[in-house]
Amino acid sequence: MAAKTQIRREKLREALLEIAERRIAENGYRALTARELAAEAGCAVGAIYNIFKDMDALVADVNSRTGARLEQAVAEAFVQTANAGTPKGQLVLLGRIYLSFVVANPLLWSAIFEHAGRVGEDFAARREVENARLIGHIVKPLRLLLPDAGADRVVLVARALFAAVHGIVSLGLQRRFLAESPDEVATQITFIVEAFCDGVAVRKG
Amino acid sequence: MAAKTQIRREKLREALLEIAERRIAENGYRALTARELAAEAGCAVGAIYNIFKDMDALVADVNSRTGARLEQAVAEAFVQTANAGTPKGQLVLLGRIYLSFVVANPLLWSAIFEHAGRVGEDFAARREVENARLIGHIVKPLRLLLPDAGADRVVLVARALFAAVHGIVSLGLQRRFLAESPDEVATQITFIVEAFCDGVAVRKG
DNA sequence: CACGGATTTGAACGTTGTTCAAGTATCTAT
DNA sequence: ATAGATACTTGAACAACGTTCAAATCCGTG
Repeated sequence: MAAKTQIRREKLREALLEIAERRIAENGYRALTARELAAEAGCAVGAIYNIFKDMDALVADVNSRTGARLEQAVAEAFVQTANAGTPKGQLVLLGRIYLSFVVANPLLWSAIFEHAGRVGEDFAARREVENARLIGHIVKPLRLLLPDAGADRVVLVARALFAAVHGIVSLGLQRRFLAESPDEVATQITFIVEAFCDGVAVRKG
Repeated sequence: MAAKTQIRREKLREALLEIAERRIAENGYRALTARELAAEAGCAVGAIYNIFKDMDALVADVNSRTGARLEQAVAEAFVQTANAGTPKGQLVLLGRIYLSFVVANPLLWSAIFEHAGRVGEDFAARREVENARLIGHIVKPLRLLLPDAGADRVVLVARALFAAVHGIVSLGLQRRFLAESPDEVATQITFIVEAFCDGVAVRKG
């Protein structure tokens, strides 16, 4: 085998992902071109295709990293209060953490969803796994709110709640769609999540 | 002036929008190319640019039409039950109408949001107006639910509720993101909206 | 009918992602 | 250490894209 080759490939792979991530964060994934990427990495354009099937696969890997960073941010910030607040407070906190990550990384985060339609079946499956982890954080406090519900139903509700918060963040971020400041978006998240929790509590009783 | 010219331009404009709309509905807006569009319309590629500033402007116009059709569908289906059901039932109905439109026109609807980042300031402003109409349908039943809230607050909540439903539909539609059938998505919408309404009602009392 | 300005045309331009024959580096065997 | 074989990298070339603009065409008018 070619040991030196494998090491070089690994280094280049890392460099390409690093550069692509920075460029996407600065200018969006649409502005990422193979030639510029190769030029900054100091390699030939063809070298990209030795490592990644195509540019879409590269962007999908960057998106995977972004998803992991998001999940990590949620996990870290959440353990601090996991055993403290009420389920309602925990769910609101989760939503706010999600929002703050998106505000801090708008273009990287956008890339995940804007690029979603361009990836193959395998990449989509991988992202589903990544998302399950994110949903897992919501499931825990939700179980306390829905003690009588089955596991499947809790997951379904968790997904719905995640999607709802995602929608508020998503439209809130798009300038001019629902013109709002991050503060207003945070207010909306709080309102929806709290109302949801109160509504669920009513039905329980 | 050239009367014949203006008529021809108007006819071509309509034909281009019609063709573009059908092609987007069939293959997504990314598959729409200037050359194919011109070929099917029986005109030169340059002719497109006599009528639209660029391809983005053309897609923006198609999206505008789609938005109008959506608003119309909501309005039509809603008048039938506006004076009948409870505010809660009306809001759930709104969400389901939204979902059914999206299921019927997935690619046209996706184009609105996937293309959002590519349009100029003026187009974005126009869409904000279009969206205000959609929000207006939510505001009416919401006022009954929040009789003590100011108009601004009701609009803010209406936007949040719309965004929440939008998020559920949006992620629900993306295959593999949160793998779900349209039925499951409908269940999620019902659950979120009802819980929201119940929660709001609790706080009122 | 012929003239002149407005309008339409499509070849050409600059970029894009992607490929693959040719060149270069690496490993093995003597 | 060297030669041969194998694997890898390279960047010019390709097809397709949106967009432009000199040239051709059409239209209303004197």
